Amino acid sequence: MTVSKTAGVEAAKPARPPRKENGEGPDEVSALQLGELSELLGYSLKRAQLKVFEDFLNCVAPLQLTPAQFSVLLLLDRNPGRNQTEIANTLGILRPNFVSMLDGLESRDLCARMRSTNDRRSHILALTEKGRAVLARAKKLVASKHEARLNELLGPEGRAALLDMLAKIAREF
Amino acid sequence: MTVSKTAGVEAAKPARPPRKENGEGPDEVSALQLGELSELLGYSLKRAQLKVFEDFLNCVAPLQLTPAQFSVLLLLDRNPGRNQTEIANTLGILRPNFVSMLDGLESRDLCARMRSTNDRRSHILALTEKGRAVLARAKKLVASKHEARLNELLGPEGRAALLDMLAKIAREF
DNA sequence: GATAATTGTTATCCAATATATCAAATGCCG
DNA sequence: CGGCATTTGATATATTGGATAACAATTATC
Repeated sequence: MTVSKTAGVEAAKPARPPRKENGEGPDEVSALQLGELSELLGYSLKRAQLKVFEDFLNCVAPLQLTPAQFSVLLLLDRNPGRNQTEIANTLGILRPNFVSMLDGLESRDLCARMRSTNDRRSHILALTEKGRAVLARAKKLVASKHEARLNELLGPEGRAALLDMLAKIAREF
Repeated sequence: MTVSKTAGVEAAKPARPPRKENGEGPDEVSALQLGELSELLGYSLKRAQLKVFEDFLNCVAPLQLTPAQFSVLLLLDRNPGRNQTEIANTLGILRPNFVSMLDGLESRDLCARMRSTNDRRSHILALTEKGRAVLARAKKLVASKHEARLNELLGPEGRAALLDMLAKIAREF
């Protein structure tokens, strides 16, 4: 995203510049007042989440992995021998939606479904060689580019405190 | 959500209880290992955001307001005389999507569009009487039920620290 | 006055999320 | 054993949020 827009073919008419260089400064007319909005935790939470996901996508772009896909690969690596329902439930993904997600990963040869010998209903999920390799590269990108940047912004202790509180909310709220 | 499921009409067959009371304990087979996932800020961020939005919806359910709608009302109250583009931009909503959102609020008589006298292209947005009343009630519900619960979970200082870091991420990341 | 830009709008499109339903397989209990 | 409920993966489908393209009306700019 934020890539092409209308700048496709007939990009030959910057006759008059758009009057707004839109460099960095306040682009709005006079900067609206957020008011109580800045005290709404959910608002900042959502805004921050969008930013973090966007940065994640950028950092791991060469591997073409979304946050959700990355989380699946991580879980498969750490939990061998599990079936689709178990992995999906752990990630809060509904089973029907997890099917097409796995189709995508499997078609890229990042993971594989194998029929269980015990329970022939279920599919045991496993990373492929390529899946392990991609995951390893992704981990490095995330650590060196993504999480490093967050560390820089918040400081190690700030980042840890943030993570604790978020996990607590996700767990106990 | 999480309301009815299949328990609609023919809810007369608890012949054998589902074998899992599903009270509170670890429902999963043996609790998967999250591994590096618990260190991924984006993961906890998303999970926490979902929980917070869900609670917001519950708390403000009697008024039938989503977080996004609430944020619009807040912004309109604090920034009179603005047009659709300005409000939408401030909230990170794309103008085309903001149209139907406003249609919803306007059809419920919570806000109104008025053609500007200066610029007859733009619609000046304003809360109606009912809009102000609903916003006032919503604020009370959010403060007493929603944010109060977060305060209880994190403590006032924790909540403030969390808000600061989230705002910083949303602003500078 | 001609051309570009802006505003609100419509029409789409895509992704994420949610429910209902199904066939195959398994568990349970008399 | 035999029947019934449950589970698993899958399909179809609906809803929602978010994104782009295009348009008419209006305004800005040269």
